[in-house]
Amino acid sequence: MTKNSNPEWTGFEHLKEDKLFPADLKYSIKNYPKNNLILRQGDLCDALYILMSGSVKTEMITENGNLLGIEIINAPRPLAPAFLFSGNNRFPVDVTTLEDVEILKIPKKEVVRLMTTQPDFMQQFLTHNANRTQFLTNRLQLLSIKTIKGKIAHFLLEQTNEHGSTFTLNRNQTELADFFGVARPSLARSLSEMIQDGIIRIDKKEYTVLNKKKLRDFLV
Amino acid sequence: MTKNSNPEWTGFEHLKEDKLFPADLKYSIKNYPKNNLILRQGDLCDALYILMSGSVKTEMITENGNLLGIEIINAPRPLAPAFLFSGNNRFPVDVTTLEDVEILKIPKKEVVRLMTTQPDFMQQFLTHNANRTQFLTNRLQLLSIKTIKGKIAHFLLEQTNEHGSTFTLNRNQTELADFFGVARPSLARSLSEMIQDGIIRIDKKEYTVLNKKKLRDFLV
DNA sequence: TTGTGAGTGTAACAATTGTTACACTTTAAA
DNA sequence: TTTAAAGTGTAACAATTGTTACACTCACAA
Repeated sequence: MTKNSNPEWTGFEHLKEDKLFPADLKYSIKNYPKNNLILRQGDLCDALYILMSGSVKTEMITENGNLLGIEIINAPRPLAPAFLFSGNNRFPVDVTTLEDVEILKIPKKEVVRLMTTQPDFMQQFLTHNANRTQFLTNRLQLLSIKTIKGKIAHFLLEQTNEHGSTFTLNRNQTELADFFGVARPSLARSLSEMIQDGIIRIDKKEYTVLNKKKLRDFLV
Repeated sequence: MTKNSNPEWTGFEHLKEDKLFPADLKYSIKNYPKNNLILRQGDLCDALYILMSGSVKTEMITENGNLLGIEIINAPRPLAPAFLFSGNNRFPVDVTTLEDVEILKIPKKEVVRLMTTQPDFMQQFLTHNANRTQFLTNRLQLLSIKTIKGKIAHFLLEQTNEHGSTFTLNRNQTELADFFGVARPSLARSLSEMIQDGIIRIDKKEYTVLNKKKLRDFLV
């Protein structure tokens, strides 16, 4: 198994390492090749899926057929665990593999058992779901900003708050446009205007904020 | 206590009625008058707040200062319980009372204790949070539809799927516009065009879908 | 009854974004 | 190194939405 690198979800590994994992736990492991649509928006979600190795991307298809990119998930992490307990337990997104992946599948009943017998597991589950909710709330906030420059500003300020004023973006412009839910040329236009105005600088994938004050003005 | 009318959250009441509620549980009860901002977006969230009676509305203020109406909450229901366990545990929304309300506050530590000792409570907590996540996902989907008529179509189809082709809307046009995240006159324009085209009919607060097929065309 | 405010309909115009198209640059594979 | 594909910059124009303003209806309280 990949060494855990994601502080969000350490519970499962922890259980295994400490031999707290029940010997009679029912589960299955599946492998999928690269670039494969493995879970579809609307699919029944009656088991906990944990991405053990590799990476996937999730994307939501809006009813008008557009893509609204959501996020890239690296192992180890569970996939949409919250929906396991929702009323109509269906997947909210499409899940596509980015590399070869290994996925652990634990039936819902077994998850319930784990939850009640392993406090550590439960804590991790709760924290993870809480963070997911927060992620969605952030996403909601970003989408609710109506202007493209506003979205850019929000995004850049978020990225640079902790890492100084320069950071490396691991998305291309098309993906960023999808993330914002706008058209690619529109995003490019806004970006180049902001460069022209000396607010930001872009060198390949390296983004630099030159004027945080002006950036914040787009959020007024 | 108000008789439970919300199937989403019955756990707490259940505990009380069955005397499964620990006698030494630490909690406090607070009362607030009508039209009061009681929890602010960004406030620290270190306890579980349960709305015991009355109703509140939650709304998110985007960084550009616009309101993005979220929802109206009727007792009994917890307020943003997911955030209790999130990384930076802060409230994602403003909470304003719509009537006099009574709020039960249980410290996080006590919630953890309840969770591990009361399987019923835990199940309710999980299900509730799952449904919240689903709600947010729906909201995200609505916001990601770019055209106003698309949003209207999505909304109307959702409302009429279960209740026939007529339903009563308990929001005015301004609130609906906020819900969609668009300007009020723009919404009015789109609505009147759809009326003109014989797709819908509006009589005061009564909305009727006359042509579901044409409505679906807006989602292509 | 009358007046006041909330809610709605609508028009003219401004601003923003989307669409389409194409040239250019960079990347990575052959 | 060459070549194809992916990614980016940008322009003209179309389409949609926002802004502002004002008239009108309706409910309800004085």
